[in-house]
Amino acid sequence: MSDPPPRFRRYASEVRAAMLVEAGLAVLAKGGITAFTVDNICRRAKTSRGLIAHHFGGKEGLLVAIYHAAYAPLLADLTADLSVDEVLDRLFSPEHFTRESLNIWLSLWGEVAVNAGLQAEHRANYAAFRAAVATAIRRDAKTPVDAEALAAALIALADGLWLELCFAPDLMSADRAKRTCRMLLTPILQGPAPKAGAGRI
Amino acid sequence: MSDPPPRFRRYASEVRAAMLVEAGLAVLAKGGITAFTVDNICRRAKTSRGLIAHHFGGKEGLLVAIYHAAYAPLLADLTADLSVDEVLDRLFSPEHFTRESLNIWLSLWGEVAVNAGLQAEHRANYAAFRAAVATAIRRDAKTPVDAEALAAALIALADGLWLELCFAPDLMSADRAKRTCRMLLTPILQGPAPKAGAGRI
DNA sequence: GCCCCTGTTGTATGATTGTTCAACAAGCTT
DNA sequence: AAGCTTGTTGAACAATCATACAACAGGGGC
Repeated sequence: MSDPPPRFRRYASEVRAAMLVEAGLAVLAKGGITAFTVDNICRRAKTSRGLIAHHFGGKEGLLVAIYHAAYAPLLADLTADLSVDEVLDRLFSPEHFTRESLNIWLSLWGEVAVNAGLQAEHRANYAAFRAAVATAIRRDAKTPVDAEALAAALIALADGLWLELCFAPDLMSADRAKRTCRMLLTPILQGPAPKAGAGRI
Repeated sequence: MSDPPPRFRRYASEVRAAMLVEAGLAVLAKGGITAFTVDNICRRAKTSRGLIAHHFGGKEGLLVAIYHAAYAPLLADLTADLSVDEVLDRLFSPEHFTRESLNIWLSLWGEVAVNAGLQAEHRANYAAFRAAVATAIRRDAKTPVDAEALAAALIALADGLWLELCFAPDLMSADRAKRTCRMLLTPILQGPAPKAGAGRI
């Protein structure tokens, strides 16, 4: 007779870990941090409840891995030698600038404020993020600017616009967000227009 | 002999409701939405567990009331006839621009994305918020601007700066946030500086 | 001083939470 | 094909969760 089908499949540790991270992201996107329970995650990943503890030591370990995984594609997109406009295109690309992605970030942010492990993970990622944006700003500025401060401002603005998209999708869109960023950034990157009778050379 | 002290005190319904809201805010500030449990709230409010259901119908009803209460002082501060600078002063006043207050907002935002009741409460408050900011912008603009769009942008920027304060208090402060907002807003409110040879009059 | 309204208590309840762990079995090594 | 490593299961566990509800009692009205 035919053998009974195997009751489960064994994956390499890092593969199964990635599957659990994926399931966790999906749970956060759909139900926020409140829905982030071992039961929900394992049901979504189609595994038994014990696996989270086995691969991540516990729910908290998984959350840190998820934070890392959420930042990774964003940082990977911000390669070197981009213009500010290209940075905006990638920040607000349909891949990142979605409602689900925002739900994930909101859930994570709410925990970063409270959880020390997440806080460390955040600081490292945010520093890399800001550095990438600052590089683009330095590249495009027609006049001397505080690139680091401007990068922090641009990231803050983008985060705030993400929020508005999340809460009122009918009022905010990727295009509108990009236009808003350009509206605020352009005058500074161009530098002060020469005053009457005080133009350069 | 002396009477035994009363085992509890009776408050008017709205007074006790306010006490529970206050306790809920404190719990959110300290532990985020994860700590927002009936037990924690009632322990903080020094009442028994039954009161939340009695006054708000359940935990969710309390959360909506808390959202309302969190917005109220902000809206109350944005009285009519303010300059943009005064609006910034109030947005980033030591009363609102604190880490605890940010923890509260992060917790609430994470739920707004998921909870329909909160979403309605948010939309009403946000509309009033934006209208107040837009009024100040219209008042100060030296040149025609899209005040509504600019107000949305300023609010987004302020929210993002709050986030940065929450995650890296050593890198962000109220003063720095205000300076950042002015840096981005001023060029637009002033209008394009006159080009050489094209000054007004 | 009594009564009655209603704010308050606290237990009972059942569902759900995260973690632990012994038994199991998939699938590579030999 | 047998052995062994290790990823996986699932039940057991105590802790915690939100809600319901009957009994209680504060305190104003009479």
